Amino acid sequence: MGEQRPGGEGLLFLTDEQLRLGIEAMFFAYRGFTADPDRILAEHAYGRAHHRAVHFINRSPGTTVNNLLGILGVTKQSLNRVLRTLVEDGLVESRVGHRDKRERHLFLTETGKTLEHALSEAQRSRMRAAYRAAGPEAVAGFRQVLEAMMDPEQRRHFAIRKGER
Amino acid sequence: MGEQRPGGEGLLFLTDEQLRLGIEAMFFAYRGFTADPDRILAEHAYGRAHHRAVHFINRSPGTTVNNLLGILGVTKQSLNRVLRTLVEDGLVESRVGHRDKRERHLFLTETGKTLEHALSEAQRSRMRAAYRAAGPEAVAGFRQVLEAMMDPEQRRHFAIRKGER
DNA sequence: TTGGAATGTCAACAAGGCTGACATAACCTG
DNA sequence: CAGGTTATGTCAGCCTTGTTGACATTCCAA
Repeated sequence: MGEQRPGGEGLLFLTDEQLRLGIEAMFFAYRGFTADPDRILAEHAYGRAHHRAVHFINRSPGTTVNNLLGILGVTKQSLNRVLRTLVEDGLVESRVGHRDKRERHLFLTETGKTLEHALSEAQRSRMRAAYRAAGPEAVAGFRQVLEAMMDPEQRRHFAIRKGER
Repeated sequence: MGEQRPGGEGLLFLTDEQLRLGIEAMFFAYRGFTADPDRILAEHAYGRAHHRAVHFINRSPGTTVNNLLGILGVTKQSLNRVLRTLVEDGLVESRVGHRDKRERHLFLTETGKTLEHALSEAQRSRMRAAYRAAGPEAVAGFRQVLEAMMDPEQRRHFAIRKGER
């Protein structure tokens, strides 16, 4: 299983073997990526779905349910189940819209911000270590490949996040 | 929100904002990463768990159940449920060990290899496009950061995979 | 020969996806 | 203003995939 593209002009990185290693790296890395928050969530009887909701509400305070649905890519029933428990537990506040009263605008309460910070710090800490170990140029490449791997719609969401701050 | 580390000597890539963008990029990219196989799996009434089993059996033919458990990081009950359906459906063959007859060695059948190839090709195709778009240096950085993000044990598994072929 | 390892299996449970159906309120348009 | 559309919530039921706990079998190795 040597080069698969004979006469390859520096396309070694596109061999099946390199692609498979990339796939496996994504698999193993994603496990590490979620491991620390998972431990914290378990203490609160929450799951990754709660983490995602809390994360994106923190990033876009006042976002609507519909907007969140688009970002998370789940059904409203799934999201609603999670939001309901977060509101009940006093981590998220849901305010009726000012202009359009059908909409609900979502905010983290102080308690919600505390949990968000704990989760985020755990995840950022690992990311920081990985970034530091790999260096700025590797980080740039990392981000480029990830962005190229997204579906167009996901990339749109991501581009907005990059731009709006 | 400018630099968070005043007097920063080129550590801009370690700002909280950059870390958060990395976190979100992982989230969105992983969705893309699994989207294509998920579509194929749905046609066969299988899930991601089946994909993972088929993938790693293909990569290490003859691997034991216990070895697979270590790589996948799930309980034997979870894995067993998946393996059972794969064996019943004739995608995986489970051979009693030659030396140690307690062990089962797992192999893909021809049918299993066909499915594996379809899944793998879908995923590799996306990865290939991303790699091509980002270029070889970005790919190197991508892999460095992912590897640094793994837990030590996952990194060990990954290192073995890199080395053994 | 016996302890422990490797495996399989049963049962029960939970999270978190999904679909489908339906209710309500609010908005918008003709 | 009437009727259609939109945003949200909610109920019910289903599936996958993870978990624990208990127990049986097989068989290697000390």
